Amino acid sequence: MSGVVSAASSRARAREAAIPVLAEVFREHGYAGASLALLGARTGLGKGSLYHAFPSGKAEMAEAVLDAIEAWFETRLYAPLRDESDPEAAIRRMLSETEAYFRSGGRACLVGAFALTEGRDRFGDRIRRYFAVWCDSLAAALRRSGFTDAAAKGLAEETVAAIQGGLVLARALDDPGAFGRTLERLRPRLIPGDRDRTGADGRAVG
Amino acid sequence: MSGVVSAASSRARAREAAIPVLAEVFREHGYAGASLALLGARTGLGKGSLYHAFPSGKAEMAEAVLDAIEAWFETRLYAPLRDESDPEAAIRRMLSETEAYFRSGGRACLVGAFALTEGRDRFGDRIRRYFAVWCDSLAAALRRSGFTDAAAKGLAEETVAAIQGGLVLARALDDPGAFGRTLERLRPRLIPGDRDRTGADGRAVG
DNA sequence: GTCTATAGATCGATAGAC
DNA sequence: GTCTATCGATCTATAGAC
Repeated sequence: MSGVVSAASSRARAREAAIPVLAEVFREHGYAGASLALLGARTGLGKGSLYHAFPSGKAEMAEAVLDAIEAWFETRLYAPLRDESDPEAAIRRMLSETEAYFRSGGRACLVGAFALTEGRDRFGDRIRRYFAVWCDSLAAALRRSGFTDAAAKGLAEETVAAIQGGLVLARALDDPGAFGRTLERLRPRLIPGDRDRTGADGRAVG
Repeated sequence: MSGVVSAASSRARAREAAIPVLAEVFREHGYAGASLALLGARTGLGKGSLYHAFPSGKAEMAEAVLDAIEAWFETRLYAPLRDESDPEAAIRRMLSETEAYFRSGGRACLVGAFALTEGRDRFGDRIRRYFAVWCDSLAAALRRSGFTDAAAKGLAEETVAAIQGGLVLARALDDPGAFGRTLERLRPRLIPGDRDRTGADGRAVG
């Protein structure tokens, strides 16, 4: 009994330590491009150790990474958007957490990258859930902040798409600022009350 | 001389026929995920034929595909945006051509997929140019249609990012409609005149 | 010009020493 | 639990028959 627990904990600890590094490698190279040799080199683990922690191999590593990402977003973004009493505060927090998470555009979105290519067939359910829950949670906050149901749904979808597009553009242009500008263009549309000095199209007002 | 020309033409013809199929495979699987076996099976060509048409192998195939995509966008979208006398007509054309090209969200953007992962280091210049020229050409049309320089630049960047994000979201949610809705949300902001009542996010009316 | 056969490297995954 | 050695499959690329 304690043996089972301790073995599970040990394996869990090894996974926990490896997952952030595995995530970066998948993020930078995609699923097919992240070879076991590369994953081993970056984590500092031999293949034996990797397979001890993730018995089903590369697919299990990617699943663990996707689960960790989902858990992070659920705790830091989705739950506050759905539950916090002040929806505008939750939306502001979403923007700042998002900018920090993606390192101001220097970091790509692993889930978005998987969605575009080979990860889609393998991890379709997790990918769909990541984006669907983001859209639904943001729409809930927008509704509570005064938007109609239809407007909230549309603006939430538009926002999540804009964030992904901003990340693509930042990587493509090698200009991380493209991501930050995307977030700042979204802010006054998500929180109209924060909009005092600029128009939605960026032109100065008054 | 004629021997050289005819040999070049023959090779060019083989490339021309193969490129659209190669593009689809790269689009669906990414660069690393598109194996020569798969590229050969889908084009119906043996490896010998593929290497005859593309002597430098897979990298040259991807370069040829990226060049073809750039040429298509330059002719159908970028040049009209920069040159056409009616900028709003060019922008409308951009929206309809974009929707058709990406098959209403059923098709991913190969350049965007490459930008996120392994293609970035290999094809960085082509990827950067594809997005930079799109942004610049659209900004030129927006300026001619009445936007200030700063507003045109910002809205162009926002538009190109939104298109990419719409494609990511459509693939992720397995809901092509997410792409079409993205385009329709962009339309009234790009062409305020197409909107009956111009609101706060459009240009001033009257 | 297109094919088959295959080289040489690397892939994901496993076995067994320690 | 981590390593090295190695498996068979697959990879990119090449050679040579036709």
